[in-house]
Amino acid sequence: MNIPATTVRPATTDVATVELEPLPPLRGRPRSDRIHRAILDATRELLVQDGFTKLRLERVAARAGVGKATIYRRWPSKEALALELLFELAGPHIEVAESGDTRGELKAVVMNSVRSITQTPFGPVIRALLSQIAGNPSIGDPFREMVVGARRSQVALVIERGIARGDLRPDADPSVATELLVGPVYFRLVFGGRLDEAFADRVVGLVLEGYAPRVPPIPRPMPR
Amino acid sequence: MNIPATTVRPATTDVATVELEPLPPLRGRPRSDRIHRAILDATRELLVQDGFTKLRLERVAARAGVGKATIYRRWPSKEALALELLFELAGPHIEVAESGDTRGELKAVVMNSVRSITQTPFGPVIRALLSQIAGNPSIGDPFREMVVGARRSQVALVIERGIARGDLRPDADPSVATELLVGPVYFRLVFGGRLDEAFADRVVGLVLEGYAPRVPPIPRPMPR
Amino acid sequence: MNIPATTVRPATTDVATVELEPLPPLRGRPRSDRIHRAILDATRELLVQDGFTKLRLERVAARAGVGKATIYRRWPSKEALALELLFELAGPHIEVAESGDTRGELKAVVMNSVRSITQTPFGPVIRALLSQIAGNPSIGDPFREMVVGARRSQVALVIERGIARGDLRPDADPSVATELLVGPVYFRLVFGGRLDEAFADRVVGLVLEGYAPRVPPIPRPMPR
Amino acid sequence: MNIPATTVRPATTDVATVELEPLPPLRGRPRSDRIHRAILDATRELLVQDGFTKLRLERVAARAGVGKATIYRRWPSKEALALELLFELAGPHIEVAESGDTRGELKAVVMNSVRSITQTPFGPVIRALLSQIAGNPSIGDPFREMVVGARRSQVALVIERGIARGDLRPDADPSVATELLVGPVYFRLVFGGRLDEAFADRVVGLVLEGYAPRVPPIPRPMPR
DNA sequence: AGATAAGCGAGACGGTACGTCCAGTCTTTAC
DNA sequence: GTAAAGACTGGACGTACCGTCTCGCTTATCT
Repeated sequence: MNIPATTVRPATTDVATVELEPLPPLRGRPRSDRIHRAILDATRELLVQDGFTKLRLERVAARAGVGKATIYRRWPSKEALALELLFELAGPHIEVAESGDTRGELKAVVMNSVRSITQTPFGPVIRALLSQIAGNPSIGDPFREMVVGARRSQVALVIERGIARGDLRPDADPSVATELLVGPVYFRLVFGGRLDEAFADRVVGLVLEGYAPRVPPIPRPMPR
Repeated sequence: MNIPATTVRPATTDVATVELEPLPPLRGRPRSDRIHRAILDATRELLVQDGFTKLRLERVAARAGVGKATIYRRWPSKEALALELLFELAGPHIEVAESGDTRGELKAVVMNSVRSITQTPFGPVIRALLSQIAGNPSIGDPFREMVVGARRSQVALVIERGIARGDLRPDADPSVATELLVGPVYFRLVFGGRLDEAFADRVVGLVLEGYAPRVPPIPRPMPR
Repeated sequence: MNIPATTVRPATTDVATVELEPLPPLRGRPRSDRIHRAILDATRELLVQDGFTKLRLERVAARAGVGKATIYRRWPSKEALALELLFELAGPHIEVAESGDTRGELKAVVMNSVRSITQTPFGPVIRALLSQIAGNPSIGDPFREMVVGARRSQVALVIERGIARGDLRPDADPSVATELLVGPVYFRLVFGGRLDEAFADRVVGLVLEGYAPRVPPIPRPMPR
Repeated sequence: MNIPATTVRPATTDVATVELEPLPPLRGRPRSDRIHRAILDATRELLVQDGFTKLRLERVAARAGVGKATIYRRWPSKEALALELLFELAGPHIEVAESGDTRGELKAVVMNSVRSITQTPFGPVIRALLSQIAGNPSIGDPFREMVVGARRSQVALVIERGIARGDLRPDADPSVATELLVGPVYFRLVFGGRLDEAFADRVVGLVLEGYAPRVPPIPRPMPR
C-alpha cells in the first residue's frame, strides 16, 4: 500500500518525494527522521496504553524527548498524528496473494485481519481509534478511502478469481463479501470472542457455502 | 432486558430493586428521578454531537441544569455514565419475535441492528463509545455480558427454530451466527457503506444459503 | 457585661431577654440549649485551629453533631456566629475593681488584656477575627460598641479616680489612655513580643510617668 | 528595605538576586515582569475591596488577564502572594530621617504609621491581613522579621539620638517604645477611633513626658 | 388523645472556587 | 531555521463548601 504523507515537508530520506517536489533551497536545520520515528513510536505506546481519549500530546512529547512545538510543526492535530500511525500500521495486512485455491484465499482475507489484530500493534491502535474512524471524518474519510478501499479491492479480486475457477457462483456479490468475511472479525474485536483459526474457518466455510454454485433446484419434499 | 442500576442508591420508583436490596432507613433528602433523567438526556445529546472524547461533564451539568457534584454523586466516572446510557438505549433493539418464518426472523435480527443504528439515538451513541467498549473493561465487560449476551441468545433461538422447521441444517452453528448477521452491520457503521434493507437481504440470503440443509450427498437422482 | 443575643428567638435560659421580648405563643418543638452550646464550642475549636478564613460551617456542624440547617436557623452567617462567640469570650476580661491604688488599677487594665490573650480561649479567637473586626462592619461595629466601649469606660473610671487621688495630673486625657495601655498589648499579639508582667509594668510605668502631676517647670539649661 | 523574592526563579530584572543564585543556563521562555506586576496590582485591588477571606485567585487571574496556572507557578499559595504584596507596600513607610528634633522624630514615627494606614493602599491591605500575620506563621514570621524588625530598629535609633541630645532620660527603654508609639495606632486601626495628627501629638506627648529626664532628685549642679 | 407546628440529623441540590492538568501558542537560548 | 525548554492563556477536571431544600423523625403546645 502507498500511504500519503501528512507532513508538509517530508522526511529527508523519502527521496522519491523530494525529487518530485524539489523544495526550495531548504535552509536551516533539516528535520530529523529520528525525531519523526520517536514521535510515532511514543504515540503508539501511549495510544495502546491509554486509548485515544486519554492520549496527551504533552506525554508524547516527553516520551519522545521532544518539544511539543515539534509535534505541532509536523501534524496539525492529535487526529492527524493518529491517522499517520494508523496508515503505517494498517498497510502490511491488506494484500492477498493468488494461490489457485479459493478457500485458501478467502481464509487469507480473514486471517490477515485476525493476525493484524491479535499479533501486531495495529490491533490495540485501531481499537483505540474505532470511534474516531466511525465518527470523525478527518480520520474516518482518509482511512475509508485508503485502507478499507484497498481491502475491498483485494476481496473483489479473490471473488472474481473464485468465480472464474467455478468455485463460486457467477452472481456472487463482492459488494458485501468484505463485510461478511471481515465484519465478524471486527465484531469480535469490539464485542468479544475468540479470534483464532477455527473462527476463521467457520466464517470462510459459511461464505463458501453461501456463494457456492447452485445445484439444480431439487424439489423439496412437501411438508406433510 | 434487565439492566442493573449503576447508582448506589436507586431511584425511589425502582421498586423492584428496593425490594431486592432493602436499603436501610433511607435518610436525608432522596435523590430525584427527574434529575437522573435530565442528566442522561443531556449526556445523550452531547455524546451524539461531539463524541465521547469531547464530552465535557461541565457541559452536561450545564445543559441538564444541574451541579457537577450531582453527576459525580451518581456516577463514578464519565465512562459509567455513558454505560448506563448505553444500556438504556440498547435494550429495545434486541428482541426478535417468533414468526414461523426463518428468513423473516433472521432478517429481523439484522434489521434490528440496522434500525437501531440508523434511526435511533443508539447509533451515534455507540459510535462514540466503540473504543471504550473495545478497550475499556469497565465499560466493555458489562456491555458484553448484558447486551451482546442478550443478542447472542436471541440469535441462538432463531437458529434453533430454523433447524426445528427444517429450514436450516441441523449442525448450523449459532456460535458464529451473530457475528455473520450483525458483524457486517457494525462493519459498515465503522468503515462506511449503506445500511438499508437491501443490504440486510443480501446478508440474510447468504447466511440462509450457507446454513441451508445439505443436498443428500449420495444417491443423487440421476439426471435424466 | 451584657451581650445582646443574635438569635431571633433566644435560648430559653436567657430569661432576661425573654422577658424583654415576650415572643408570641412559642409553638412547635423548642430550640435546644445543648445544641447551642455544642455549636459555639465546635466553632471555637475550629476557629482557633484553622483561623476564620478556613472556618467551614460544614465541619462545625459535623463536630457539633448537628445538621447544617440548625446552624443557619440560629445565625444568619458565619460572621454572626463568630461575633456571638467573641462576645461570650470577651465579656469576663473587661472590668477593673477599684483598689485605691492608681498604679495597681492601671496595671489591672493591662494585665486583663494580657491574661485574656495568653491564658484564655479569647486570645486565639480574637487573633483569628482581627481582620473581620477591622474590616467587616457587621462584626466590627457591634464589637466596637459593646466590647471596646466597655473597656474605654473602665479605663476612664480608672483615670478619673487617679486624678481624684492626685496621682495623675488633672488634664490626663482618658481618650487616648486605652490606646496607650492596651494598644501595646495588641501590638504584640499581632506583631510578636513577650506578653508578661514585666511588659505590663513598663507600659504602666511610662503612662504613669507621662500622666504624673507636673513638677514646677524647671528651666532647662540652654543647650550651650 | 530589602525584601526577599518569593519566586523560585526571580524576575530577570532582579539582577542582584540572580548574582546570588546563579541559576543554571536559564532555558525556556523567561517569566514576564509585566505579568508579575499585573498580578500584584490585581491582588491589591481585590484584597482592598473584599478582604483576604473573600479574595479569589480566579478573580485575580481574570483581572490581571492571566491564567490561574501562571499565578500558581510563581506563588505557592494565596498567603505567599499576599505576603509579597505586603512587603512591597510596607517598605516605604518605615524610615525616619534624623532631624535634630526629638519630638519631631518621634512624631515622624507615629505619623508614618498613621499615613501608611490612612493614605496608602497599605492600610486596607494590612487590615485584611492582620489575622494572617497574627496567626499564620508562614506570613507572620517573615513579616515580623523584616518589617516589624526594621521599624523597631528605626525607633531604637530615634530613642538613642534623643538620649544623646539629653531630651530623653538615659534609661529610656527602646524595647517597648515601638509598642507605645505604634501600638495605639494599630489599636485604632482595628478597634476604631480617629487617626490624625492630634492623636499623634497626644501619643508623642505622653511618651516624651514619660521618658523625660528625671528632675534631679538631689540638688542639681548649678548651671555654670 | 390527637392535631398542629416547629426543631432536628441527614444528605441532595445548584453553585462557586479550588488547585491541577493539558491544549495549543509563543518566546527565549543553543545548535 | 529547527530544536528543546518552558512560560503563557484558556478550559476542563474532580473536590470541597456554601446556603437552601426536602425527607423521616422527634418534641413540644394547643385543642
